[in-house]
Parts: sequence; structure tokens; C-alpha cells
Amino acid sequence: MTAAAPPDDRGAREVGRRIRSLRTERGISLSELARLAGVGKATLSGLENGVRNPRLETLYAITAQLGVPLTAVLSAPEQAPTVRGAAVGATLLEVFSDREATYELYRMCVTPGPAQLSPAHSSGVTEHVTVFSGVLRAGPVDAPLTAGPGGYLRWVSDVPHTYAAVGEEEVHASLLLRYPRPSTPDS
Amino acid sequence: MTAAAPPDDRGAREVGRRIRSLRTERGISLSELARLAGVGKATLSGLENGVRNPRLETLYAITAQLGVPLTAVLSAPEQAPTVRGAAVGATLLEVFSDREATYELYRMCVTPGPAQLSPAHSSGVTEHVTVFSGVLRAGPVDAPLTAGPGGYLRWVSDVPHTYAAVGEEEVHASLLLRYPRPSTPDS
DNA sequence: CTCCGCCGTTCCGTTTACGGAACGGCACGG
DNA sequence: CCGTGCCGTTCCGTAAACGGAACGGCGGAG
Repeated sequence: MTAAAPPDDRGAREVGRRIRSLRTERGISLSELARLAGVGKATLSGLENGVRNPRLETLYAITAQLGVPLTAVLSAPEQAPTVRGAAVGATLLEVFSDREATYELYRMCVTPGPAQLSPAHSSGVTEHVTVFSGVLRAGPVDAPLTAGPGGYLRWVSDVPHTYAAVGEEEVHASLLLRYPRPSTPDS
Repeated sequence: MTAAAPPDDRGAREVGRRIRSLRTERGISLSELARLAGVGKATLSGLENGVRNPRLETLYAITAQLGVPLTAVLSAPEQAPTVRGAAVGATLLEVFSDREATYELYRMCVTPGPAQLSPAHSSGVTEHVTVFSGVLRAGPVDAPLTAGPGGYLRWVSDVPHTYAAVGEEEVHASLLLRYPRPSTPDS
């Protein structure tokens, strides 16, 4: 693109930092990840340091090898450890549900404490969570995501998943359950 | 990468289809989107047809212009279900309001038609809108923003602002009004 | 019917991400 | 003390995405 660094580059740099973070978390070297992902060491090095503008294919190869979805390195807010507390509480208040039951909207409140577990839903169900206050860690049990105020999480909920408040503050969020559309081809 | 098409290429093709879908939904031409996003027509054409492997920077430029987060074209499951309501215009349903009145949460539904106008609120009030389905154009009357499913808009609402549904589909969103309060203002 | 404007695709020279190899740095063992 | 091995970075030729321009197709105006 233009010679002057566009603001989008900040996003690319963020991606690099998250990939390095995920890699070091797993205790594997740059060389090894590059080999596993089938990319050059130069590519991975340049990507992690934010001096390259990776192709989509490259990102796929690397994130797949790290075992995380592409969105994990593109939009994850900030890393936060899973907090285990003493008090318990996750309450749901149904807000809206259309008659065809294609989606349901809930008001969610999670108090600090141990993670709340939820079993797998029927195939194809997607969960959308919008956080309004507090920091929420939620998603599939093996790869939960983190979001702060204004943050947005989404995952396919046909696997067991968890909800946990990170930090001392209660989490207020909206939860949207979307069911696969039965029929009605439209648009 | 290797000569043989890796399975990840399917993801890239999906991205192209979603971008074309989002573009045609908005009724803008390939040439125009390319110009707005600051990329070449050849780039956008090849991307939409899945014959190119775009750089991250390119995707940022295009999705930003479409008013959707990058994740919307990378992992969006399928088109949002179309839910037809009876009411015309914009309806608000209060969902939550804390006792100190620092913020209020609404469920919002905007039907296709002329834009809804809202006068200025008291100084310092911020509006947060999270779109769940449809495409919403909202914000200050002189500079409205656009967001699709999963999109998020925010502006300081001490100026007159508008809401309008883009396209044929109803817009479902959550609306958060935050009043000035010395507690944890996000960035 | 012809001209004109805009559409999306294709051609082409330039820019740049790509992988392989070479490099310096550090820890360990002979 | 100096090899040996692995680390992450840098160099470099190649492959491919990039933007600009040219192309054919289509619909409306004259």
C-alpha cells in the first residue's frame, strides 16, 4: 500500500505479538513452529516482529499449527489468566426470542469465581457474547477467549464451553444464541 | 506455499465470497469499493473470485470500508436469520439499568425505511451499539458509521444522531447508553 | 444505430512476502 | 579451551500479490 505506515499496520503488529505469545506459551521454538507449519523461519520471524505483512494463507498455516482459530490472533483483546475464586454465580435473563426460535438473546451476569461450565448444544448453534462491563473469559473449554468492555466473542457451541469473570469486577454481557436457519432461502 | 492446493485455500475462497456478498448487499460496485478502500480493482476482483491469496493489510482495508470486523469475513458462519417484525421504524426495549443510572442497555430493532433521528443527549453520554443481524448505519448525522452482524459502533451522543437499516433486512442490535461517571471508562 | 459511461475482468511492470541458506549468539559437553 | 547444537535474525533469489491501464460487455442517451 502507501509508503507511509498505514494505521492498519498496528493490527498486523498485534497479530505478530499474539503469535509469539501463543508460541512461547507452548514452549516451542520459532524454528520448530516454522517447520511444523511448513513456512520459512524468515517468514515466521518477520511476522512475529511485525516487519512483514503476512498473506492469509500464511496465517492459516501458523494458527492451525498452534491449534487456535484465526480470529484468536486477529481480535483477541488482551491476554488474561484464568482466575479461580471462591464465590459462584452466573445468571441468565431471557431478553428476546423470536417465534421461529432461530435465536435467543440473554442478559448475562457473571460474578467472580470458578468458571461456569455449559455442555455442548445441538450442532450448528453459535454463541455471541457482547461484554458491556468487566472482563469475561469464555468459549470452548480447551480454547476460551477473553473480552473486556465493548468486546465481542463468538464460537460454535456444539462443544462444552465455560464462562468466567476475570478480575474482581462483575461481568455484564449480552448473550445471543443463534440456531441454524431451518429453511426460507432469502436475500 | 506448496504447489498442491492446501485445504486452507478453501478458507480464502470463502473470504472472497463473503466480501462479495457484503459488497453487493450494500449495493456498491467493485470499482467503487476498490477506490474507497484504496486498493486496485484487480486486487479486489481477484480476491472476491478466490484466485489471490490476500495480504492481511489488504483485508483490513477492505473490511474497514465495509464497516465489518475482520472476523466477519474470516469466520462468519452463515447469513443471519431474517426475522420480520410488524412495527415500522425503530423500537427500543429497555433491558437493564443500574441504580446509579450510569448506563442503560436496550434491545433495538430498526426496520428498513427512512432514517430515525434522535436529538442530542446531555454532555458526555456515549452510545455503544452492537449489531446482531442486518446492517446498521448510525451515528452523528454528519458522519454516520456502518456495521454488519457482529459489528460494534460507538460515538459521543451529545450531538443529533440517526439510525437507519441498510438493505432489505431488519436490524437487531443492542444499544448501551453510558453516562459520564468516573468509573472505568474504556479507551 | 452509434456514442458514452460504468461495470467486472485481464494484462503487465513493480513491489514485496516467500523459503533456503548463511550468520552471530548462547549453552552445554568433551 | 574449542567444537557442537539449537536458537532467532538477516541475506538473497524467486514467486506471487499489488496497482494502473487496457479490454470486452452491457445499458441508457442522443
